[in-house]
Amino acid sequence: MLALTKKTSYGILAMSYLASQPVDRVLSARQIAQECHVPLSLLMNAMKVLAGVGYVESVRGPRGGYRLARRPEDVNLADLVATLEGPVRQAQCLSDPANQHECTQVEMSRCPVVDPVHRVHRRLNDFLRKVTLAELAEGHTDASLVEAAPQTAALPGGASGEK
Amino acid sequence: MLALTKKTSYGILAMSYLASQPVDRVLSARQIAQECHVPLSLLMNAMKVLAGVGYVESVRGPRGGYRLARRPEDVNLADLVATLEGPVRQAQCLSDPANQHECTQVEMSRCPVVDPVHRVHRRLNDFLRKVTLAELAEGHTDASLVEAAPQTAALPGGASGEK
DNA sequence: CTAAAAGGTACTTTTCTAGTACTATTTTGT
DNA sequence: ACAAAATAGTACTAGAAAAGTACCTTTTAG
Repeated sequence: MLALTKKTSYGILAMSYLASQPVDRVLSARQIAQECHVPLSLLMNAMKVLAGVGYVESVRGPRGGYRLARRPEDVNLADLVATLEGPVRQAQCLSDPANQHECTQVEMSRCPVVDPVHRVHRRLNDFLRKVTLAELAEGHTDASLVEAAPQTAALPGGASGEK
Repeated sequence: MLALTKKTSYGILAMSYLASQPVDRVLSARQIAQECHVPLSLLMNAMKVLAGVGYVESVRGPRGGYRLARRPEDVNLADLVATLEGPVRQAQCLSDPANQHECTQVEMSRCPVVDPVHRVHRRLNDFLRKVTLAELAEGHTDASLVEAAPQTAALPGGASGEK
């Protein structure tokens, strides 16, 4: 329900993992996939996009890999998601039937229409813009701590009777 | 990019429109569809779900329709979206490969895992929970004001070279 | 009784996601 | 310098979900 796609998730996870490493360290997609427990092929797909836009720097050849190209504080989720998820279907104008174009972020922020759906998207975007990679990576120093997590909060019973 | 589905959008739009009406006023799906410029059939689909859960009250027969069953202040987006979008694919645990179940909201809020993707979903949910229908409906007193909107902020040039 | 409106069911089409296979490029080792 | 190996990058395919359509049933005011 309004969840990030796998590709986006992998991308964020990889970025966050890279952020937790020494800046000069070059990590191959294979390494990242292993450490983060995500399928390699899909991760490569995400890394390609991230490298193309300039979020990460790619080093080719043997001993190649990826390296963060920006400071984690300078990466916000709104841009990251927009990059990975593609600029597809950005909150069509429901209000104006004759003008069903796809609103860019710039348009959205200036749109005079008070359509509630538009409002949600705007607020959502504003919210994501405030979340930085640095915040997400905080505490994510190493993926190995995941193994240590005891998973005590499993609660098999659904607890809340939703649908 | 992380946008609401059409069904959800229609649902929110309808709820918001109902919120702007006198409480006793019963509006048919047809009326709402016309006023809000959304396809009738899809809107009926959304209204059905909303009525089933109890967000709106339905009145059958001629002159029937829908009426808001809750105070707009008591409706938050997180629940509304969860209702309309279904409980599908709620932020799978990426961190633990052996435990790829779908986390409920309860689990999510107690999850000890520091996986950044999980974090995003949690924060997203917290954010949506704070947004109420009352806030969205504010200023949406009548759909007719949409016609009056001059759409001056068209800006054809994409501005930012995303893709 | 009739018409209007909700409620329900089922289906088709379209789009997006997830995953796989393949190609191109660079560096290391001989 | 050349070949081999490792890696990034590209392209493609199948499956699932969303969007939209259509039809039929139930209810009830007039």
